[in-house]
Amino acid sequence: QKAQITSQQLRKAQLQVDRFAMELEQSRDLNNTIVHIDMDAFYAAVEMRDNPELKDKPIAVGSSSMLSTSNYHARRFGVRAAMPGFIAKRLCPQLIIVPSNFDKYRAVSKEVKEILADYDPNFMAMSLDEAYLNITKHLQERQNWPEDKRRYFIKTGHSLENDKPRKEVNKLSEHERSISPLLFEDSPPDLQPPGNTSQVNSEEQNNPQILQNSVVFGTSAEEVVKEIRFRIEQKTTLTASAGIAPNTMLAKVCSDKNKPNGQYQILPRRQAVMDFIKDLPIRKVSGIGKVTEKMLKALGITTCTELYQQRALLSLLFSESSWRYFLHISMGLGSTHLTRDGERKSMSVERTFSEISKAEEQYKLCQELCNELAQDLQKEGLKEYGSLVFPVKKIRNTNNG
DNA sequence: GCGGATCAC
DNA sequence: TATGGTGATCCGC
Repeated sequence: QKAQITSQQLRKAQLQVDRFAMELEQSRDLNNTIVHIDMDAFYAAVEMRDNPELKDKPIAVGSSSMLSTSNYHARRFGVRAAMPGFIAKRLCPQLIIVPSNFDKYRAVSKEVKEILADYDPNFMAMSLDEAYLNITKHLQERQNWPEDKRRYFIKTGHSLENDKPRKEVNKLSEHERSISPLLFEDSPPDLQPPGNTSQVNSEEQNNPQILQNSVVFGTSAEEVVKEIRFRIEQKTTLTASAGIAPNTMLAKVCSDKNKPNGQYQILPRRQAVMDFIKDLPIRKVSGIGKVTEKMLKALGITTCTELYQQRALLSLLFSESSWRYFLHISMGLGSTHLTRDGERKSMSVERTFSEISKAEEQYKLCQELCNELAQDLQKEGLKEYGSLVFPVKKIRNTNNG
């Protein structure tokens, strides 16, 4: 198809696409702070937490036919999510496959969601281990918060140690440090709120500021997300990664960048977005899968920059919604508001009932057909009939006589 | 409105 | 031995 496109067509397409791109650029919105939270190796992490025997071993959650996830130890052997367990065993014979406990994961997920709701009551959960938040409003309110409202007390990891007298954080053992690596990141201090060093131990000038057994988080987006991750870890003993950006598309890519147990922010400036996008492989973007990657690769497109450069060609080869979607990606654009959960995914009660009664009707017809067929088969001397599959359309036709 | 294809998890 | 299940969206018909 590409070979049949004339330079005349391409020039015309270029003008049209660029006009649309200009409109998009004008409506670029950098005023929202979107966060994507992603629990690290979630199911595997839960299983390791609850069974110390698994701590230092390569494990995966699932069955011999399908794995949901693996821990980072197992990933070093090439064991990945969506891989059959028996193949994973070939890559890593010591691999321990734990059957999934979805009720447990749901319960832990609920604990995490309770924390997330403090920062965005309308957050969007994509699954048990992933969610988008719009913390724009929280950030505004937070600017006036006193330090005490941003202070959290550190609980040490083991119940045995709770009886001992409290230690100062800077004297924690190596073991305790490993429980909460978040606190000891050597990231530069956040100097956002001036004058909040007043109560702080003079030896501890790092931020988050540590005063004995408590920690104070700042008022920037970066600090808010550190606080979220800290609270998740304190509550569940599990770590999360996060991305901060002006839209969901970018936030999602960011959360992958410093995984596991890390975070990354794209500052809300056009240039920061463009720098980030520049060499980004399109496959990293949610919505670009195996097939689309292959199609675009055939056109010599691998990165977002190349996607932008080929925008005119793409508008001639792909559907309207597809090339517009590609253009959004190549400009670093994405949605800045989270569609309320339930509005999009679920349907109305009335619709659900109508779907159910329709299904029941079809099921009855299917049963009748099976019985008729069984009788016919018996007449012809055939005694057995196995599972019979009827296309829905056939049933419909029968319904019409 | 349906079925196939693609995608996310 | 053995490679999932579900829901959403888009597209062509």
